[in-house]
Amino acid sequence: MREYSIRRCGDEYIIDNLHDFNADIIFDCGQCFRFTKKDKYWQGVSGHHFAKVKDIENGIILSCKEADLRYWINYLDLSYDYEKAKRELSLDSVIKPLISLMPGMRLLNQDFFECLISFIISSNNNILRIRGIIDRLCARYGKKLDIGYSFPTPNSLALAAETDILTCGAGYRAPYIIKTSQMISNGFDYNSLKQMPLKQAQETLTKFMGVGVKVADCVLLFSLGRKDAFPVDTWIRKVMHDICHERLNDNTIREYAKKRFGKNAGLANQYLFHYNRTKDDS
DNA sequence: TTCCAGGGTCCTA
DNA sequence: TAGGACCATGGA
Repeated sequence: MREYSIRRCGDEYIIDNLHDFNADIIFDCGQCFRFTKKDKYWQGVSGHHFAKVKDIENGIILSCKEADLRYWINYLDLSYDYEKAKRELSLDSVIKPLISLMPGMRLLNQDFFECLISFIISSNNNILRIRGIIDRLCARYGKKLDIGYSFPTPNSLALAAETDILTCGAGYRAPYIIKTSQMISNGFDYNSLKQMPLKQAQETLTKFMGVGVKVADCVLLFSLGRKDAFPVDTWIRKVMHDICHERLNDNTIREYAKKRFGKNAGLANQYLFHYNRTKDDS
């Protein structure tokens, strides 16, 4: 793995020799919902941290507070060896062309609670609406930052009235958001999920209201670095049907992905998901 | 007007 | 244990 370097330039950090990074793909591929593009910069909030990110030749410009630098380096997953993962996935005939089509795909390490609530909201929903609901929740229950709002704390959502969550557009997911926030605010050690067997981690997360195996897999993949997780949604079902030429149930799809993609299943999933969701756009 | 979206819960057989 | 009805919402 080639090592990147960081140098400060005024209020910004220039991260050089960073390959496998494409902000347009990373922030628009449906793994996070709080980044928008403005004047060539992707800007957004994670938890209570604000940042702007811009692609440059052989690297990125990261604009954030000095105290938040370590947070964003982890968030952007800069220490993971994507070169190696892509080399391994290139052996797969289906994924190989997708790697070329989507250079710089990367999996983020998002805030656990924010990711959990976001994907509870994602159930039977589309990305545009998910973004809107989260924005309204943040404006109502988050803290005002210099730019935007922080994501609400577990305690603030645990104490929220269901009718107020409904006005944010959450629909039938409103009680799930409140009950899960109450469970989290009573104490939950999410770090243990990083090491335990995938199935055990899924079972632990599905104890939260509004969390099934698919949402659990998204949380494991997009906030806890579990790159072996393979979320099965409507798009992935369609892809797997095309690949296997038969209708498979979700458990069979997960087992199939585990065998075919192994520890890189999550990255393969994101290539398949993003390609199939956007292939008719151009 | 109908379909669909990064699904989950609950009930029934 | 598996399968299906039902659940808000708004854009296409």
